[in-house]
Amino acid sequence: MCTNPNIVEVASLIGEPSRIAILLHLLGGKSLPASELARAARITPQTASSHLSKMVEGGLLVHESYGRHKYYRLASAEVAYALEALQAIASPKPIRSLRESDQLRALRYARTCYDHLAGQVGVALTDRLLELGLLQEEGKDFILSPEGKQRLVHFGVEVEEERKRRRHYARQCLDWSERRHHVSGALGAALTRRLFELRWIERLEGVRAVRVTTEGLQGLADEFGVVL
Amino acid sequence: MCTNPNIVEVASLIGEPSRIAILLHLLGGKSLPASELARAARITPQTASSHLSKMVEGGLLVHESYGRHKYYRLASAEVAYALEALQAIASPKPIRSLRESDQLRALRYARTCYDHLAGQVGVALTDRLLELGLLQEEGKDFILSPEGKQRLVHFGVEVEEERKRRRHYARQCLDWSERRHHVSGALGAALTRRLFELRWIERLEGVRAVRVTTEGLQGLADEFGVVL
DNA sequence: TCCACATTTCCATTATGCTCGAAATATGTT
DNA sequence: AACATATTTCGAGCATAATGGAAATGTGGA
Repeated sequence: MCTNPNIVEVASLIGEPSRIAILLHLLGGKSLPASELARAARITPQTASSHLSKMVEGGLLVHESYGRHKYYRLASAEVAYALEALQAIASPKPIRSLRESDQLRALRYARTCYDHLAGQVGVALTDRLLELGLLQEEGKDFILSPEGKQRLVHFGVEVEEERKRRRHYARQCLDWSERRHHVSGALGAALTRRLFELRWIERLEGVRAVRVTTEGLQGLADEFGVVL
Repeated sequence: MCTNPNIVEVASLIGEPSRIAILLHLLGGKSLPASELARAARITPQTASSHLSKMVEGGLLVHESYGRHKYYRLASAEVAYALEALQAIASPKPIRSLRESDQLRALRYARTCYDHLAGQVGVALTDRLLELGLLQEEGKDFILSPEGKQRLVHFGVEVEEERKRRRHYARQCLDWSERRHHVSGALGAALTRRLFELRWIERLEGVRAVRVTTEGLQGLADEFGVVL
């Protein structure tokens, strides 16, 4: 076959345990230094360095240097979508250990996907925004209604800040665990940043899973009527 | 990392040249016997057999036996989506040879994606159906309007036939070459079958690309106002 | 029953590439 | 200038798995 030799490169880059570990770690959305990625994948810095340069070469990652540190992040939202699409195939399979089961349950409940909120909580919040008419579906995107804009500005989300950028403003992102959409793009990211700011959600140590705090539970119910 | 060991298996299955060749061949949507897949990937039947059983084991393919032949096809639309998502990362890269360039151009113009029409032609047709109000976007799906139903029934598409099935009826499928949506799901498949029936489109030998016949060019323009 | 063909199993060869120790390079700190 | 830390380069060892020859199995036809 000779359609697109590149897809082989991309897929074989993803199809390696250490590199998957790195990619899934970066799917949390943050830029992370090589050393931390090495630790996450449980490999030595030498090995990680080799993997990282291959993934940059292959278009999966980009990096920025700050002094002696080098921060890596996913090259684009497309990479995140591809990873999620692979998870969508991979997830229906049976679960092995109880330990994994707990981790998976936590991921399904709430996690960051690239830079926005996903999982049951992400989908539930998106659903409420739609029900309240603050958001409307339009093709593969969402649009923010005038009331939605007002309401989110009042809530402290930098609604306009990101609109200038090239990036999709409010994209529909398919949730692999819920198999429904949640808000992605610049708006999804800004909203999620605000939830972290308010400490309604907190990152769990070392994993992509996210915890909803008691204030968050209360706040989401009061502010948006989200029931979890 | 230990989130989902399965994604490693799935991705490493995809990340192998011969297997990609087989998967891309099956992305055309047909069920094909092992021998033809071996030929497509330019490997011996022994090797193909090994790859095929691994991919069945890994949940990428399913097979049915008819006599001494064994027909393989993609296990689900999710597999097709994942492959398209990988292409979306892989495609922006430069093209090497003129030969490839021609093949790529043909693919971009019109191809089958799993079992429905994709590429410029697929997107253009979908656009016209939307403009004519026969189809409407709704979230990640399309809905067929009453006029749309009437019009497509008249055109010979088995609109209701497939509706009973579990499958998505009219899904929006992201086109990696056009980066826009086209009609997928049962309706997309039924519509595409009708286009083959009318010989408005024809499969090209051995590739996923599809040719629009002269009758097809005329027909699409007359019936739907599609300009290509 | 015999033959043709599709597919699979077994096996040895071979190539690819992951891995990490050692050492080099680069940057920041004291 | 000396040292600590982050990252990369080089090289050798090692494991995995893709590959196809040989032969077995399964199915259909004469």
